Amino acid sequence: MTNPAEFLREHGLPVTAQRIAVLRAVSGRPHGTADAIAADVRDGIGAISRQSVYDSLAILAEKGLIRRIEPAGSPARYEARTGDNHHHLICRTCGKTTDVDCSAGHAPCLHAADDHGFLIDEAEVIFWGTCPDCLPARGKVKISKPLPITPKKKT
Amino acid sequence: MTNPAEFLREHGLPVTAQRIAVLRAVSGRPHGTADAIAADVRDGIGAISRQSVYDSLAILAEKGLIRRIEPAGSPARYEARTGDNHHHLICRTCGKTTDVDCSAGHAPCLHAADDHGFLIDEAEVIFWGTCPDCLPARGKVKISKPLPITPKKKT
DNA sequence: ACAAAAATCTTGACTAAGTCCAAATAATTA
DNA sequence: TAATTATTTGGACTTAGTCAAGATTTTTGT
Repeated sequence: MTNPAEFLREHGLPVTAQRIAVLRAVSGRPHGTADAIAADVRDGIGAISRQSVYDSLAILAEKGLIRRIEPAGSPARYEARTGDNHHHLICRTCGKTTDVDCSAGHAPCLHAADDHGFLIDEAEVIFWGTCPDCLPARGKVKISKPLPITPKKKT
Repeated sequence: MTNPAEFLREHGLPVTAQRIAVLRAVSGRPHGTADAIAADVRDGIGAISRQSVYDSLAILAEKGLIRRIEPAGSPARYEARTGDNHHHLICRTCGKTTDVDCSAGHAPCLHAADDHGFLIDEAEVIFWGTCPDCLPARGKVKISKPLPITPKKKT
């Protein structure tokens, strides 16, 4: 990306140290939770309130500078990669989250068999499975039943 | 479905009034939240603890008798329709949740462009949009930016 | 550069959804 | 029917996030 400060100004947002730091943190830690991002920001600029982290994340997401995902069993996660409507591959065991390219590259990438009169603007896809690191623990056998949904570790 | 009591026994679960009532409530209120289901159960059998509702929902979901979904911005929702890996269409404005058939009918219905070494067992798809009832409020124009994610009403 | 207006940031209380624990109770097995 | 096993209850606790009011900072107009 270009310089974060300009990036903000280009989108009509007042430039603050907090926002720059949040934007940097999200870029540097894809799929981080609000908490993890707050910690990174504090490493960078010393201090920031929780509310400001949430406010910044919300406004950046609203302007489309970052994207927010909320996988089942996990707090919201944020990523700086936007605009290509890519999807996610998540490990049921450790929660590891990986990007998966979307063949269409723009939303919505799928169309529903029947739209029931809705005006559909996005098709969100999450692939659930077991990551290479966690496969050995499962004996490399095919999963018949999904595991419990609550991951214990972070990205 | 067959008689709920037999249904439970067939799956090796001890039969309790609470479980039967939870199963009935989930069938009768597709996409209901745990709270809504608890309220329905209380209408049916008078009283049940919150913990029992959560326990019953969890064990029924684990045995595959019900399915749990957790759309962004909403508490977990439960439905009795299982086994066909169908998908969901959710209104960003009012939260209305509608089933959409899956063309494949079994999980995973899509394959990822690159599985990154994961063993994928499910592709979860959520179509986001605006329902027919909420379209008038938006002037029937095409959405350029997704709305805030927090629905105010329930299914 | 300077004052006024607008927007953001901080602190702290509060809420929603869900989990953890130990004791009481009910269902199943022998 | 008694013993064993599993479930249910009640209450405290946790996590993730929101709300509100005042202080502070940024931007705008001159």
